[in-house]
Amino acid sequence: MTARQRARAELTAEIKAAARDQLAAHGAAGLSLRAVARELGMVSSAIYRYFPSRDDLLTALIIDAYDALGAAAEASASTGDDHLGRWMTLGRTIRTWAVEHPHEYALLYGSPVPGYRAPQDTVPPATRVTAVMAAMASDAAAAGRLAAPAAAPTMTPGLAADTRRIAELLMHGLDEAAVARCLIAWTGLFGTISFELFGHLTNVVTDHADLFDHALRELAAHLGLRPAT
Amino acid sequence: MTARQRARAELTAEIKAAARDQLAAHGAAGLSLRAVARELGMVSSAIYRYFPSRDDLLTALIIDAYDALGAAAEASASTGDDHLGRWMTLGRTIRTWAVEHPHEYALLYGSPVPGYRAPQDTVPPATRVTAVMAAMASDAAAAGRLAAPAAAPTMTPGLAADTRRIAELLMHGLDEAAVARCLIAWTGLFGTISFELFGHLTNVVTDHADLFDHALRELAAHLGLRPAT
DNA sequence: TGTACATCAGTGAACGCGCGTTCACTGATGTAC
DNA sequence: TGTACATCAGTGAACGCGCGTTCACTGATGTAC
Repeated sequence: MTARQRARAELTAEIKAAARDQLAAHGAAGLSLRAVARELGMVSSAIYRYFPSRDDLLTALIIDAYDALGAAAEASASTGDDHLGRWMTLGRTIRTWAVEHPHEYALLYGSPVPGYRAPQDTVPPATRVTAVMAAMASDAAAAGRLAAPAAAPTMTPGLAADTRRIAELLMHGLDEAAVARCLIAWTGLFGTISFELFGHLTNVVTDHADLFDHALRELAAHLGLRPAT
Repeated sequence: MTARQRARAELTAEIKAAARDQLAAHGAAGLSLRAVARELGMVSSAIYRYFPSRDDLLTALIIDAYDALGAAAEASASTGDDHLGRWMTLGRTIRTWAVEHPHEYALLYGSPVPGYRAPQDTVPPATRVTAVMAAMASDAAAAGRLAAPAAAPTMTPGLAADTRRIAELLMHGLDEAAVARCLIAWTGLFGTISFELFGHLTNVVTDHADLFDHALRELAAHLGLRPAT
């Protein structure tokens, strides 16, 4: 690796770091190449040696954020038989990352950036955190622990087909109803975090971590996860 | 009402309508007074006769959107004993409004607009849709129909206090656990809509209305709502 | 009913600012012989 | 090891555009007598 390559890698990282600061200050729509360049003491046109356009920089930030969240989830994940514990850990890890990186969380799970269309490159990184959930669910199903609740609503044929496809893709061993329960638990998990970070729980609940933990537990019960024996 | 007052009311409405178009095209951060004025064939400074600043226009849009959603929820609400039906109707009404007004939904429930701080005037309109849910829950509790699921997780004292306060404010007759279940159902409902509108279910589920209905039903079961006798 | 005055809507120019992107260029770093 | 050439990072000026907000103004609408 030549000095030039090293310098290039370092500056690319610095540009992204400065862009993340921008994101926090002015949101995704206000991300400005000139401001990034200014923060680094460069001339604005120099950024174009590293990113061909503003949107490409934004894409890089999105990919990095998904990768950071995915890496955090993977790092905290275990493979044991304590599926409830794995669910709780995953949920808490996601929330902690979100609370620590609210603007990146908003970039991923908030309103889409108007005029920006995410390229396909963002899909694999986006899948990482979901895969951790899916692995837990598959293991739980294999251990016979994703018990159906008393009265599961019937499914439309379309939804049944969708859930079957999802099961084949990344949740092996789950039946349609169990996949649907996973989807609901998943949207419930992110819904709670979004409500917290986007200000809809202000003046409603004081200790957000407590509510989140409570919600996680109830969502786990809904999933059919019971404490390990 | 003088002709001047009528003209003023009409133009105020036209400005807000044009601003809503702007919102759809460029997002909240890209809302531009000059573009609004251009669309109406006015000079940009004329807008200042109607709104003292860009942020005030944004506030008006937020209030209008909360009011529109609240009015839709109230209009579809009933008062009968079919609490499950009321929950389903409320959920579907919210989702329908969101799907028909995705940019206004994003304004309310998506990422906060950077640099914009919502004034207190937005709180009462924001409460309207929640009040519909709360009324249903209160009625269901009074009818003894918000049954606790088998094993409710224990609550921290802080969360218990929060839920007690919420019960006093707008969910009379609910115990702490029931309020918590309402919160979870509520975040689950909005979480599902946000996941759909913000693109996290693309290539995952094809018929979003089906999934939403299914989720609504399972959330109702989690709430303890059973079909009416 | 008519007149004098006050109110207010909308104009047009200006201030001072920011943006993304292009382009010809200088000078340093790397490569091939 | 030294030289000639190619690659590439960063510069600085420019293009063409947009923005929010202020201000002195014209002319129409409303009000009081």
